[in-house]
This record gives sequence, structure tokens and C-alpha cells, in this order.
Amino acid sequence: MEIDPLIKYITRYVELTSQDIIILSQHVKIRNYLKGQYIVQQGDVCKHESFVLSGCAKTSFIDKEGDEHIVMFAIENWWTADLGSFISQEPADYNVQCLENTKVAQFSYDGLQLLYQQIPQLDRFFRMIIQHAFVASQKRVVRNFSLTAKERYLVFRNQYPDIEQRVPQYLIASYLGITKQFLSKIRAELTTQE
Amino acid sequence: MEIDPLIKYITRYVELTSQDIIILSQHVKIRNYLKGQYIVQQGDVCKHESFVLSGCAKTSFIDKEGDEHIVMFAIENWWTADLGSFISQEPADYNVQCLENTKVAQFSYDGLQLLYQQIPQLDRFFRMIIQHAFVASQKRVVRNFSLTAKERYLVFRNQYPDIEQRVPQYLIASYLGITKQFLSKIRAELTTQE
DNA sequence: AAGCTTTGTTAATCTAGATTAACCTCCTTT
DNA sequence: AAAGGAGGTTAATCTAGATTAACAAAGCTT
Repeated sequence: MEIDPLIKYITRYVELTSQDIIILSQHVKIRNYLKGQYIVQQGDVCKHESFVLSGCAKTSFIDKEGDEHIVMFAIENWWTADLGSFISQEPADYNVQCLENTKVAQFSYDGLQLLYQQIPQLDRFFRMIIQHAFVASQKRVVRNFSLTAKERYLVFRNQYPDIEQRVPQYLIASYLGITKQFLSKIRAELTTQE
Repeated sequence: MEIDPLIKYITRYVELTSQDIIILSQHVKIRNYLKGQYIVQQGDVCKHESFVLSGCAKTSFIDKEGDEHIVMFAIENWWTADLGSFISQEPADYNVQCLENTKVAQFSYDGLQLLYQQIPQLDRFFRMIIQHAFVASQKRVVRNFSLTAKERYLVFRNQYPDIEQRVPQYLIASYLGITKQFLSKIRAELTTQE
């Protein structure tokens, strides 16, 4: 089944009966996006939480000067959405756009509320998932304050080597909070050092 | 009861029976800290999640140069802990230290696991709490990239006017990711403008 | 195979914010 | 009331990283 990776992922955290899995699959929609398509658009309400089955997407924010800032990337087995918009059902601050052709498993807002009623373990599951996401986000805040751009790049490269391969450098620069020119300079320094 | 504010806070999100409240209060410990005392120390395992009943605490990180970086503040009705350490039960990255005499309601790690079994709504409650915390943390990442220091200070002042009053400026500067000297300069600019 | 568009590099100049250091309050404590 | 410490200000100098601009390489389209 197409949603097997999702089931496998969930059951790493909580147990699901075969009945649970049937209910769950009734409320999950598989959807394919082409490279360049938007899963969420800034200003629209984020209607789904998406689990990436294959492909790659970026979450970003366009500031008032028109500059794009990458909030996060998502590849296989990651979740993506504008969570703030999804939970409040108000207009999204962020875009989620595919960097490759991307297949996702989607929960709609209403579908997920139903699932929380019918499969109470999902409350626990998402609690644990979000706890980890929150911890990672806090660490990123600290790193942005206490590390130089070069150090942050090295941490990123170590932590997400698979993402670095798949994503253009200027987007990585944006994720790190620096310009593409400065990232290029850092990379030049690193290669001459080795 | 001393834990009434906690009950009130939880029941804004989920329903609790009087039986639930009795069970809950058996697993919550009230604790008083003096100004300057540590609720969590970097390197120790974070053993509790604390809900602030009165007072004020800072969560901070000491980097390898010995400089302190403020991760967050907590006042009445906020939660504080090193969540990463709490969920993994591994040594904490952060300190949580009281800036005033502070009264908290604490959940121990084991106590909370028991409570999750006995009061399943708590999974939902904490899911919702952490979702909001995650959204706030992501917004902070974006703000740090897309706003100047002055703009970030104004956002902070607007968002947490009550915290600004109670906390020394050099800690606010650290929270904003700037030096106390630069914050002082920003404040001077703002007062002459008005 | 020529011409776009997208991605990446190099280099000169510029700036937001850091660093250093001196000084100014207020509080406590003795 | 003197002395010390915690918090805050001002100003000179310095630097990590931004900005601007020009060019190079690699896809794609047609």
C-alpha cells in the first residue's frame, strides 16, 4: 500500500490495530505534486498536514522586501504544513512548494479531528512528533545566536547530508540566514582547507 | 487550592472530571524557589516539567565562550523545562533559573507517564500546548532572519509587555540576540523619536 | 548550436551590530 | 557614609556578513 511508510512511521511511536489502520487509511489522501507546485500558499488557509512519501519541499516566508526565507525543508518521512495556519484555520504565513515531483499522504483538518476521536493514540503520536519538532526549533534559535555562519553550515551539513545533496545552495543559504554569496565564500574556504 | 490556576489552564483545552482532578493533584508537586535558584541545571537531567504559579524564570544556554543566551522567559501560566532533556531523560543543554521568588506546579517524568495512561485527555492537552509553542518558536526563527534588531525589540515589547517590565534589559538583549549596549542604543533612539 | 534561464563564483565596497572601555546611577551591606 | 555590586548608558573602533555587480557554467528549449 502507498501509505505503508506512514503506518510504519506512526507505529514507531504508538500501537495501531488493523482496525485503526483501516480507519486511518479512509481519512488519508494520497496526492501527487509536480516540481514547482505549491502545497500551501501564503495567504490561503492551510487545509492539510502532509507526510512526504517521496520528493522534497521547502517551507518559506516572503518578507515585506520580497526576500524569501527558508523555514524548513521536508523530504521522505517528514511532515510539512503551515502548522500555525492549520491549527487555527487562518491564512498561512508560509509557502510550501515542491522542489521535486512529490508524493504526500494528507490529513485534512476535519479528517484529523475525527481521527483524534476514533484513534486516541494519535493525540499521543502527534504530541511526541511535535515535541521533537519544538526541541529542534529551539536548538535552531540558539544556534543562530551562538554560532557563526560557517559553524551553522557545518552543523547543517552534518545533520542533513541528504538534504544538502538535493537542494540548491541558494536555498540552503537562505535556510542558514545568509546570502548565497557568503555561503559560496564559506564553501571556497572549506575546500581549500581540506 | 494552590493548583487551581493549573486546573483552570488545562480545562481551557480539555475537559476534566472531578475524579481526573483528584488523580492529577496527586501527581503534581508544588515547589517554591528563591530568586537565583535553579529549576534545571545544564548537564543534569531535567526531571520535571514546571507550570509557573507565581514568579519568573529564564531558560538560557551558556556557549563555549562562556556567554549566556536566553532561550525563553516564563511567568505565571507558562510552562518551563528543558523539554529535550525531559523527554529523552538525558543531560540538559539549558539552565532554568529563577529571576524572582517563584512558585511552580511540577510533573515528574514518571508521574506524567502515569497521568497520560490515566487521563488520556492530557495527551491531547499537551499536544495542543506544544503545537502552539512550536509555532511560536518557528516564528521566532523567521523574525531573527527577516527583521532588524530594532524591529525585533518592538515585536517583543508588544508581545510580552508584562515580561519587559519584570526582567533586566541585558537579559532581554540576550533574548533578542544582541548586546546590552546595542539594545541601549536602540532604546535611546526610540525615546528621542517620541 | 544558439539563446534562454537557473545556479554558482569572485571581488569591491558598505553597514548592522559587536567589542572595548569608561562612566553613571541606584541599591545593599557594613 | 563609604564601599561594592548590579544594572544601564555613551562613544570609538572593529568585523561578520550584506550588497552590488560582473562573469562562468550548466541545463533546458527551440
